[in-house]
Amino acid sequence: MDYTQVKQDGNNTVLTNVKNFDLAQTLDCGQAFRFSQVGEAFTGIAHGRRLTLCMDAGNLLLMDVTVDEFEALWKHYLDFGRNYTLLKAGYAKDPSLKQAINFAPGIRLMNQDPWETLVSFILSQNSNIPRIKKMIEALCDTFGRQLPCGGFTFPAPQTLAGLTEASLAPIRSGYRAKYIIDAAEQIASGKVDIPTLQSQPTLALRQALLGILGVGPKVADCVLLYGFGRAECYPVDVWIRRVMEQMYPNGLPAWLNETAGIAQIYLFHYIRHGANGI
DNA sequence: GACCAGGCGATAG
DNA sequence: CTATCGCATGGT
Repeated sequence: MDYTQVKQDGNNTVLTNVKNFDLAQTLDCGQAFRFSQVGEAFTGIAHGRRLTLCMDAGNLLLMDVTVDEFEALWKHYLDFGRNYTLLKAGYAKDPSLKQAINFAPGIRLMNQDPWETLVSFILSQNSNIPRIKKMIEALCDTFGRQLPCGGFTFPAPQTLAGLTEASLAPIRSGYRAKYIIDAAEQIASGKVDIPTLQSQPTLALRQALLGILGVGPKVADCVLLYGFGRAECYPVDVWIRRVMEQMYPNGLPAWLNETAGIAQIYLFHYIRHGANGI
């Protein structure tokens, strides 16, 4: 485990002696798009509510979260069921990966809502992270439910199904608008049923995702990795293409297989912010 | 102002 | 099957 104990402290839940976790590295490395830094804390909206996180002397504070809610939801969301000390020890056998981990040792995989992940990565195509965040924010502000604490939830598929491309104009998503509508209709109609897919093998799940307009191999792999917890999926975008050219001309080490996707997060972050002309 | 962005669908070879 | 091209729009 990457923490010693969980306890309630007033309205908050506290994880003590947290290892292998950095708020900025995990929440702002391009796997999630709805968190932002406010002072020392990070805050964002996920699973229909606001989540505010803060590190304090090695302890992680989850504001206004009960221990039960942590155990039921946020523990998995932040992948605290996985031992990253063990995982990273295995990765360190590879020199490039070792460097990437040393550059950002506090990255964890986030297990996010599949629908939100699907829409987010459909929007991500041929764009950049600042713009992706803006499109998603506009989508939520326009079609989400307003929360008392401020901000808007991610809109449900039923809300977006049946919209016209014109009505999505405030999102400024360009040609991606029709992709979002198709995704919403397929999910809302049950043609693509997320609960059913959760228990499907990765290959079958991937095929189902590829049947949605605007979902190709890269977006599908991101949804599988960040939305369905399929850690073996290794999304290859323009940045990871550079990783492959510069660090793995002969391909990824085969032994990565089951968790290649988590390795991908470290490598993605490293090639974008850390590697200076390797 | 050019070039590029967490790619994909359509079309042609 | 692989190779190009257009795409809406904004960040750098």
